[in-house]
Amino acid sequence: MVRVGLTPERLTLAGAELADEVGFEQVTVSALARRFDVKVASLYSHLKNSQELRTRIALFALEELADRVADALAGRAGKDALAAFANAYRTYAREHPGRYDAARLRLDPATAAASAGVRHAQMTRAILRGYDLTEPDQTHAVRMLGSVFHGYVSLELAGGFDHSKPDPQQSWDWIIDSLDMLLRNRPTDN
Amino acid sequence: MVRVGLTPERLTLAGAELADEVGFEQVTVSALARRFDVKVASLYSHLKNSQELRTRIALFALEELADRVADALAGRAGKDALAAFANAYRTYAREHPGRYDAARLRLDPATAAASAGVRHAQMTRAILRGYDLTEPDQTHAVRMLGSVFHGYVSLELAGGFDHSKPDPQQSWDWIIDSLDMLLRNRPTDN
DNA sequence: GGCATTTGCCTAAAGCTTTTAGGCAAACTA
DNA sequence: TAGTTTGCCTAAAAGCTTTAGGCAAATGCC
Repeated sequence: MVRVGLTPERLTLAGAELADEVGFEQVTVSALARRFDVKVASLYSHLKNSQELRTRIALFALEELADRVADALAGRAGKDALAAFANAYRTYAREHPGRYDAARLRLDPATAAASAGVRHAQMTRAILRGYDLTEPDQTHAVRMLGSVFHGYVSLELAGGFDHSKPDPQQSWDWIIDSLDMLLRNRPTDN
Repeated sequence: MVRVGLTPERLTLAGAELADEVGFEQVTVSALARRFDVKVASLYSHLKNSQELRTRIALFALEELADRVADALAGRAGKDALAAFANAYRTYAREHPGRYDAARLRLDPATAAASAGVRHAQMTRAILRGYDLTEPDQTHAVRMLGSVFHGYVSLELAGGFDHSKPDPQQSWDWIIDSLDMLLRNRPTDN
């Protein structure tokens, strides 16, 4: 009975890898046990239940994505920052589709508040400092940016733009240009 | 052994209702059988497998949503049409969260091509006729509108805007205003 | 180093979902 | 009314989740 050295952290990482390979939906405690060549029940010493596994993967992905975005934003401002932010997002989703899906898992409010989701919101606001927006416009803009990026990336990931021209990259660039223009020119709401 | 009168259509509708009640993820052949007070195996005379059930619910939701959008668009143009389109989308998602989720199910290309998803794309293009866009800008704009609406609605549905001010309705209106402004003023890409 | 405790993975088992196979009776069809 | 089709049934296998209890490896203490 050799000990494999399971920990919640190793399970989470392996779960994230599994998600990228087979899809977040297909990540099960059983599949993970097979991957470690260990009996299923053994994982329950490290995980409360399968929901906890999913939640952990989600939190891990949020954190990892936030780190990447933070890197991408470093030293940039204005449209440059906007594009870097958007591209970090899209690149992550393309490199790690399962983790990206995981990051969209609905978390309970307490968990969400303690997650890297908070950093995402802060970084979005940071980008908007390069534009001349005051509240409540800034919040509206935060929500719009989140919606566009999330929406585009998930439609693209779902194959929504497959086999259709023009190249999704062009639309992506066009959208970033548009948002920049919009944020620079939009009259204040009153 | 009373015959309940199961058909693929009744099962699909009941599945859609179930999705709204308990979430699309929780729609199982077993749960559906319980709802009809019938043994699980009986459903397999009407459904090839559980994937077919999910696909049918997705197609049903796409169709229903397209009908609503078509109604909303009737007789409208320009920003009026844009707002009607957006609101039909959001209203459907709020009234039928499970069906809306279902409509986002990834379909295989052939099924997608034969689905009401095609009508959705056509209607989006119809709205853009009220703005002065030529290809490829029009396609970029179709993708952007789809992304924003889908993204906003799914973030809102996932509780992303809960307990945060301002009211999501205000952001929604602000976003529609912004998109209208953008589509009216954006310089042609070249 | 030897011994006790803790920890990690195991077997066993129950409950749920999916899916297939084969059967019987109800409902059409002539 | 007899024959055929159809609809729901029982039975059963296979996979996932989760709990309970056990034994052996690792850890800590004298």
